[in-house]
Amino acid sequence: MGRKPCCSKEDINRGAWTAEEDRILKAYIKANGEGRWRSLPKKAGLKRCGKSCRLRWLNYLRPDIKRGNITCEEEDLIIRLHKLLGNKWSLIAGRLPGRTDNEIKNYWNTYLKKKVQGQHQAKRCQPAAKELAPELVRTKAIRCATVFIPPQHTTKEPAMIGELATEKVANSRSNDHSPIDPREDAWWDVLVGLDKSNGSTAPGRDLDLMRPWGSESPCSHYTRREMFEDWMSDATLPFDMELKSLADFLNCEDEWL
DNA sequence: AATCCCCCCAACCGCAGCTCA
DNA sequence: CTGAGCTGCGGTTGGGGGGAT
Repeated sequence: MGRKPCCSKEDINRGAWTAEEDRILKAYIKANGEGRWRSLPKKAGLKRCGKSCRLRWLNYLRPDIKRGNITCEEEDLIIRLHKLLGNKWSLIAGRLPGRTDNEIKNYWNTYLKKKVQGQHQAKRCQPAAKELAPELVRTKAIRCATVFIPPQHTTKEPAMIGELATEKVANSRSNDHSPIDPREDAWWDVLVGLDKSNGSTAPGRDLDLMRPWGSESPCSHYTRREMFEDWMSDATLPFDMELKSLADFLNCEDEWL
């Protein structure tokens, strides 16, 4: 048995798209909207398979697409996101408005991979991560909350978030004998507390966030990655966040790696 | 000018996950 | 519950542009 191929190989144009094919596809999608890719070629009168149409539209014809000229900020963000997420190109692209997963993948494979590998050797010589001062914990808590917590959940003002973080640090220092750094613990504690502060008691995303921690410390980088990925893939998050805000958060990550 | 070679990137392919009957 | 169909994702390929010889 096996699956039917996505389209018959006969009577199908392959390879580079012509200007006329582009025009037909654009006109069809303008009139009928995206989706239903399988039936689109027949309806539009294109001798292409649906997959090919989808790819052409998403990677090339979409009106909001930026092409080429990847800025230093974007490049930096790609490197940092790749460090956290690996080859999750669609997730990475989702955080770079106007960029496609294909473009980022190509950019990484042809240029950034080599660049990062070059940096890798230099990084070994860097000193160990410096300790975080309480004031920095406070700043990070505010930044992180600003970037990652959806507006409807931010029931506390940024200044209040900072106070909470400072307080948590002070409390944890007085009776801490664990090998876990209490300041980072406090930082996450504040963030999780904030996320839960929307008053909902129903099992939801904030409980899901807690689940992988179990008895482990929230300081675990693996856990933080899981959490980060969860935030990243959450469709309710605003996509127009400033690159700088995200870069700031990722800088926090860097200091602990 | 002609040929070779390398590299970029658009496009393809196979698979996984989701939806729905 | 199951399987077919569809969509989206990530890995890979190969055409073509451009630099080197």
